[in-house]
Amino acid sequence: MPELPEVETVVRGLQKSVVSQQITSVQVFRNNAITPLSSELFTQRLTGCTIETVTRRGKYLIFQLKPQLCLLAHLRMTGKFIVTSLLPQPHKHHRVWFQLGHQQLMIFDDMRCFGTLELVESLEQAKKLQQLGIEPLSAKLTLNHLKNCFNKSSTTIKSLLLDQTKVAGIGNIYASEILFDAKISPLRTGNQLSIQELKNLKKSIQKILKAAIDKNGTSISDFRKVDEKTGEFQNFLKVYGKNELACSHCSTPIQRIIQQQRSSFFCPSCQQ
DNA sequence: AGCGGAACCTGTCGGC
DNA sequence: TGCCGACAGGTTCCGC
Repeated sequence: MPELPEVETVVRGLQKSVVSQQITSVQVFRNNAITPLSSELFTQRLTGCTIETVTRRGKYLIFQLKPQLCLLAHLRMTGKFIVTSLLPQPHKHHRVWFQLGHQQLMIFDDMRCFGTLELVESLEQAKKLQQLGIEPLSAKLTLNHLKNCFNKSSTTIKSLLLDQTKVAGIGNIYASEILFDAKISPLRTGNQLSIQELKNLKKSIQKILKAAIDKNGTSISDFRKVDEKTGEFQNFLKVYGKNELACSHCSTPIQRIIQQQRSSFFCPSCQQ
């Protein structure tokens, strides 16, 4: 599911509801995606810790705990964090319950079980985070960076945008939306792009991601904020999922093609 | 270096 | 109604 704007939305929700709370107990319902794999060890290490900060890097959520410990979460396709003050019955998609204080429960819910929860001693130790490319909404997204990452490659620009080691956080929906906004065909290769096109791409990456964060992300099927409300950006999508519908700019039917076994949507007339 | 394909799981939807 | 295939926002591993 979630790409950078959705993860950012979740992080903001968690910052309001779980920071400075103490984890009083942990219950693991299904442990195939947790590290350490042993539920007992996972539970034991977290119990008693206080959540100091919740932040994001790429599509990872980072819980910094005290005493010194980090919980890295990746939602993959269907992962969710839900915070509630009610005491629900365990649902079959609930993977882990984190009891916070005496009043609140933070639920990690994941229908498809692709999501991961990993305990690491410190962020420096988290290899996955070290491998990530730059944050697209930071000052590090420069024309030079895009030139270095994209302009020497014969891979398609669609694939390059999905490559988390270059720019971190863009997924399949926003890759299509960004390329439409920049008027670049997903079939072009990195080394075919002109400097002007790279400039447009940089602008579109930031514009689309910021707009999606403003709308609390996209809820195509099951993305939900921490309070279980949907995001609204799906109402602003221009090409994703619009196969055969008229392009909002020129009325040409939007095309769907498969690249890297994943759908790309684009306007064959506007995007060259 | 970089590609395609499969795998990890479960659910939904559309066609017949 | 029921079965079957296609598809789903992500990542990783394997073989070429």
